[in-house]
Amino acid sequence: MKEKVIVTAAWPYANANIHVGNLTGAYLPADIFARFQRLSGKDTLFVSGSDAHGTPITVRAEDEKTTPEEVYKRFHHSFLEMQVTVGITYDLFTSTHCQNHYKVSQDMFLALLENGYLYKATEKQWYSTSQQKFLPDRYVEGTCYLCGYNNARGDQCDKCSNLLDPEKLINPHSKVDGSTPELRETEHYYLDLGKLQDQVVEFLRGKEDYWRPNVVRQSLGQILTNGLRGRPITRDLEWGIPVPLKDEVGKCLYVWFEAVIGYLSASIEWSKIQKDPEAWKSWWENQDCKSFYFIGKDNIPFHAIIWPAQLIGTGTKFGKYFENKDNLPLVLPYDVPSNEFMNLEGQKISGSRNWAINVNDFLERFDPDPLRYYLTVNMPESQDTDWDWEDFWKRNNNELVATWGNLANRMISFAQKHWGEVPEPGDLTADDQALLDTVAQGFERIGKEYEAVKLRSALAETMRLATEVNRYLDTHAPWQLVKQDKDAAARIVYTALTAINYLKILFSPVLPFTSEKLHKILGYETQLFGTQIIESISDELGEHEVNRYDPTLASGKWEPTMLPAGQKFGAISPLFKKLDVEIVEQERSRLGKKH
RNA sequence: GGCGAGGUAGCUCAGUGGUAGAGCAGGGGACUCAUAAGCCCUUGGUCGUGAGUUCAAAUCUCACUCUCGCCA
Repeated sequence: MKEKVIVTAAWPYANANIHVGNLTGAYLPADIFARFQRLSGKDTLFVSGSDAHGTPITVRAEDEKTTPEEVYKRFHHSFLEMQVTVGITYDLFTSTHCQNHYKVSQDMFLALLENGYLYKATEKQWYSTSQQKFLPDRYVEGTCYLCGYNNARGDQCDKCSNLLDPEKLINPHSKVDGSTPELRETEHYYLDLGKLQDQVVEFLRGKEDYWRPNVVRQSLGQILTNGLRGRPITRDLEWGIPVPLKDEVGKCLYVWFEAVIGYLSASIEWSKIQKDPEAWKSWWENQDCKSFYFIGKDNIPFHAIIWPAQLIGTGTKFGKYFENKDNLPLVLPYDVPSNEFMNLEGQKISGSRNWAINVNDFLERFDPDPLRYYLTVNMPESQDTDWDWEDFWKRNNNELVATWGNLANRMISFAQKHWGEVPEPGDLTADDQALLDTVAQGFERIGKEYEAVKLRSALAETMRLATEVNRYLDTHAPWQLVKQDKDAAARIVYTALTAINYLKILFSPVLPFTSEKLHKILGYETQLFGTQIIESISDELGEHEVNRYDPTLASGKWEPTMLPAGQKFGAISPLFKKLDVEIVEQERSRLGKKH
């Protein structure tokens, strides 16, 4: 059986636009990694979806006088468009608001319940007598008894950032109708993390040698100091997944509990779409399958502690509820490569202050590969980094255009002018072979960097190889040779073109669009990658749009391929556009303004 | 307050015991196929501060200091 790899990216909350920080934090590294794994011939399953439930969406819906479903669908749709334009090739990007996810989440709840990892406890929540329902904490406002701030939330003051005791809140009132709510007792289910603590610690200890220290060290430190405590996994809500028990009316699963289950449910949904409903098991019930969860650092506790705890607690009982027979143990995360944050021009990114670069907006003015390049070269893998427009402009012009794009363009134009096709090389000299060997060795060297999820380092090494080819050309100067010894020039040009053909693949995880374009320019009629499809799926809950990746036409392989002599070029044009320095100030002046 | 990450060239960042690195920016040069791109040479750092371990520390230990995140 081929090696199996699960790649996931954090589920974006369908209540905000996606900015470059979100992209470089999780979705882009996941895509680069997934593309690399596919090129390497692994059976790769790359899934995610929109997190559609929860209070922030219902709050927005009420503000906009519409329904939560409308709100989620609007943002969800814009996510799908973004993914196609910037090339995030999910095998399936779905939504938590679909029947499949409802069932998978409910079944996992029941499995945890049966295994004794859930318990019930009573807590006090705000209750609106006028609406006759419980109010989420952020629906209640009042005056902070610590600092006197007037618009403190029910559970926390945004001004002094202290957690508040609801009983002490001064003048509490409902944000919906201004009425005064009262505190009432309500019962909720808790995930018994304390009971799972030893197993989670054991799991994390096994990761200390290769997980990024910000993920594993912090998680372990936190647990060993404070211990794990139960966390409520249900809420008194309408917009969400109902608790699957008859006498629990009006209660839903808490979003943090059900959203992570999406990794499993999306894999199952993907299998159904493939008309091979058991397919997910060869990933999830396979202990040799490596799963990589790409997230931003805000998500570390959920993926390093809580999701493993959920999987451990579920044991073999998920299958009992899902299909009436026990499942094999579900595979725990192999790695959780969490990125730090990307700032913007020295300040923290903030959607509400419009101190952000919205990805869809960016793509109306620039191409996707320069974005992918800049975000990768500057990816916050080990510490926070900064998006700087001048730096973007320089790197585009100096690195993408000058080093890589120009290398391809100068040689292909030269070959076209003198031979009109890929020239016949004759016997290569030791020098020629040495260059090809150097670049070919990149497949192993750079491949190892990708395997270790060191994307920055992989890209830097790839660019270094492009520089090697530029150096080779300057040393051998075929533009001089062609005047005296055209055969020798042909040999040099062929060697350079073949090296460029290797580089096309080496660059392709990060720069898929321009590699695809170069593939055509070099005269190939196949395509390197598959096709992304947006389609609508219906079930008992209604319709939900998904994004899928169809790999049928993908022919790219992570290996050096000789270029056939005599092959005719496609339409020749530069791979990248040189940008005018004016964009720096133009783009900077957009920041912080409402539009 | 506790836990954790980070403080390395003007800028953005690599580098976990053995004579300080890359890209960009700055200076000089030869070439001309190419989006005036590419190539060669070069200026530039007491690796946050102080102490310790070691034959040897940016790299290990301790203290201090600044930045950021998580938790309470």
